[in-house]
Amino acid sequence: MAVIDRKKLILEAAAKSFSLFGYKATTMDQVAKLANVGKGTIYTFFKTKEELFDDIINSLIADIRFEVESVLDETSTILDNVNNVLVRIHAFRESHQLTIKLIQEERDMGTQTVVEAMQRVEQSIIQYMKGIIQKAIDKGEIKDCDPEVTAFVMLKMYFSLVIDWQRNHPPLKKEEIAKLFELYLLKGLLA
Amino acid sequence: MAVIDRKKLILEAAAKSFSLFGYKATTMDQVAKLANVGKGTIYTFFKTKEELFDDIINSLIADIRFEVESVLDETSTILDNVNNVLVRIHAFRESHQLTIKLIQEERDMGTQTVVEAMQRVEQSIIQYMKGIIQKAIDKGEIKDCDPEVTAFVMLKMYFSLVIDWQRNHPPLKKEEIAKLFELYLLKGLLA
DNA sequence: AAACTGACTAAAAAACTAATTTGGTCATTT
DNA sequence: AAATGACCAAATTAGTTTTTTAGTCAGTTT
Repeated sequence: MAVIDRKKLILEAAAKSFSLFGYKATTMDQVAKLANVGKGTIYTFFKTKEELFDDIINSLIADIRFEVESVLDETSTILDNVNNVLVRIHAFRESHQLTIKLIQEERDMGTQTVVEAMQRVEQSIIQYMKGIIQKAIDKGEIKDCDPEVTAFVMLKMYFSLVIDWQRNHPPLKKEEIAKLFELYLLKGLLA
Repeated sequence: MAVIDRKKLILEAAAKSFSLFGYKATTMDQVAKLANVGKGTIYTFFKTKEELFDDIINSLIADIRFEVESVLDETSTILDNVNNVLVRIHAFRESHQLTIKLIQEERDMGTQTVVEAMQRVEQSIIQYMKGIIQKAIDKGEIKDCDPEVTAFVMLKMYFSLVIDWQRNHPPLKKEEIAKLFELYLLKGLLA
């Protein structure tokens, strides 16, 4: 169509700016410039800067879910599924500037809006994982356990291995991380 | 002896102040007052405020190690040992104002000295755990694995369950945490 | 004279103020 | 009717002054 979809332009510009500079350092003037749009136009689509940001976070959550969905295979074993999801998420994270930038801003500046947003991302992932885990329990693939605690522990372990380990050691390769998941969480340490 | 042990007085006063107010908010004047000692006297024992603080952190590390040592039993199974250590550490943490205050200061203010100190505490615990885990491997109690990664994962899982889980849920009881450790790390999720 | 002290200083932090930036509005233009 | 950008109040930042604090050292005490 000849009519320009300004909302889309704005969302793209904002996503780019948030990825590049983070939440705080992104100004509405800048987004307007980047989107080739008057500042007022942004406010016909989004009530506040935070609402614009939240919209982009929702896309992020949807994207992550889509990535995971595209790799999950109901007929595979849980072990393969976990492995595949880990690899996919790993690739996603590396490619996705926005997540990296926001994690940074959360850590370094503690911007309230960003902290809350990441909290929401985490909660969404956990809720989604919960369903997957419940299915695995029903299928009898894994032991009976609280799906939410299990999702929580999995996610935390993943972040620990990917992010925290790097503080004092060379980073673990994605195959190593998958192996460790298998050993610690699925098979267990007991000989 | 009739002669007052000023070094001890200073260490006690400093420990108290650090526990009560944290690192930044503790002044050397305050420590001197609390210890009933001239400020200069502190500097005959400790070159800087940081050195004084590090000394106290070393005691903390030693205390933790002592607590763990007192509960470890070479003849017990790893399962029981893990369980006992968890319970002991839990009690220690709750009773030890200093750790609580410092974790708070690290999180809320990011005081560099405190971040580094807690880093050191964590590293010490991991190094210590490493030895215990290696023994368990040698005894054939647990599978062959990298003791350092294992120690790291255990510690992170513990903190996740104790600290992070509380953000969005009622806290887990210490028996629950022990059970979860058993399920996830030792026995594994696979049915 | 050896141990200890607290007034002193330079440097860091906090409080305050001025100047700038920015989120959001709305009268005007397209 | 949709879009705009000059405008404004509120928030941030930069710059300055004041206060606090780590560390020293001349002098006091034992």
